Amino acid sequence: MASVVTRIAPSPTGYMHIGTARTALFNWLFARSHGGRFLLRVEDTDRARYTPEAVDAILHGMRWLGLDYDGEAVSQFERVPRHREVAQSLIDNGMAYKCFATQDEIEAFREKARAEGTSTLFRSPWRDADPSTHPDTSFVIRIKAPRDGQTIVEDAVQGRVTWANETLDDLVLLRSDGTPTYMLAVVVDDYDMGVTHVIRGDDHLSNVPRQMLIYKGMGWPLPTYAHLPLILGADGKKLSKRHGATGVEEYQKMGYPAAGMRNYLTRLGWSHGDDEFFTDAQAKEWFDLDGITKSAARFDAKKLEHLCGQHIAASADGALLEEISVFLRASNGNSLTDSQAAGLGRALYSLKDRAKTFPELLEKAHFVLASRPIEPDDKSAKALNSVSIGILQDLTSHLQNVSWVRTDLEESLTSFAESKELSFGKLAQPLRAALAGRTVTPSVYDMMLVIGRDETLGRLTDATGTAPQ
RNA sequence: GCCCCGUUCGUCUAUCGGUUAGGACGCCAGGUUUUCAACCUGGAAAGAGGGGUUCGAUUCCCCUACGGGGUACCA
Repeated sequence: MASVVTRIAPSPTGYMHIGTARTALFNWLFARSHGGRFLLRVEDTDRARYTPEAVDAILHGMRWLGLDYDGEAVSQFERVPRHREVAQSLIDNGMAYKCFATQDEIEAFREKARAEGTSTLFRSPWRDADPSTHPDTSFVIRIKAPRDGQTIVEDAVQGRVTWANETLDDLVLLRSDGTPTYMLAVVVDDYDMGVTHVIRGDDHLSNVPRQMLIYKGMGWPLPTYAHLPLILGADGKKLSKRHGATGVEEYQKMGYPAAGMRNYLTRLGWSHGDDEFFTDAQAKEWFDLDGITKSAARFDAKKLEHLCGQHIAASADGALLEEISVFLRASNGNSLTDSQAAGLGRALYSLKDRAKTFPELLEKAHFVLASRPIEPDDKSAKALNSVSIGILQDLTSHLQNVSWVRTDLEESLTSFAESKELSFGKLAQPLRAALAGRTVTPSVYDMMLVIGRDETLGRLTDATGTAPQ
């Protein structure tokens, strides 16, 4: 089997849409799982909308999601001369023709057809005109679509799809200003880049019979097509801004781990038996076109969150620490000091399965990130009243001679609570407030072990206003 | 209007003619419990409607309804 080549061909719109990200992901997965190449081509032919920043947004999204592409990103715009060359070949071999009908003429025809309820399909009178009759005015180049028979495509996802050729129009290849249309550009670029599998959104499905004409006209072999169902918002409508975040960058900013995002997006519209949580290695091993669903899927933020929590919990500490640092730098430009990073590293074991996002994890890590004196937030300040401060003072003395290992700490705190006739919660809440300045934290034992004896006693002293004994 | 695609619990999905229609998220109840989270046990929850084909249809075919996409000198 010839080696696989896939591509993602986004237009630079200023951000990377979730749908684009999933299409990229599927192409990447398919290429990687088949030992093939995954290419990136930027469809930047619309110069009115083009900006370098918009291209950066795509590259950024790809990088965050870990979708590494092979070779350099291709600019479609730079390939315009080649597109023109192909259009000319098509004229030369009789597969295309110059059409001198003006846009006004065509529009008038369509309006009339709509009013009369007849077909709006424009049939150019220039299709078989003798070149000697050509006027000296501007023209477009159209392909000659067949007018009888049918066109059949075997789509790897949608199955066999058939069109009656009489419903096909002579699409424009080159506009009157000499620029190529999208239809021409994709086909030429895909062919030149050696793309074997065109995996894209199913909003392109009806472009297939028209694009096939160009392949046929040039005598090029057809790629395998796989048209992915679209991703919809939670209400089943087309995913748009009013559904919340539609760009991958927003999810990055909200602190979702990329691995969770990949897992969720992969599973949305593709399945492998009952497998829900999987690693990249497993995804690459399992992914195939026949696991792709045919129907549109709704985006479910809850499930994304759940998977993200699972991935955080399953991360190796070093990798997780690195990812959190990257997140912090990207989100507010802050970075951890060496001692904060070291502390966070020691605390991760107690944090990992309590958070679904990085901000959530960081909030619970406050006890190890903050330094003395610990500023209590409003809620924990309330937990530090005169009664509980008295208890903590006694606890401070009680802890003086305890050896700093989990079993002894547990035994010590439990017996202390019993001696004071306190439920453990009544002791833990103020202790949490004193140690972390927060009411939501890992277990008090984990905190005491992570920050150590001296720091623990110091924070207790700060909170109770007693000098160390 | 015309063309194309789709339709299994609320959501993502399994099933490739015979199943008590399975799993996951979410939800509910219980357990664990030191806050948050995690975890454990149990529960409610689905084949759009109508015709066929077949001994037997979620599964194959047709119609309808609904949803989506396309119908450009946009991509």
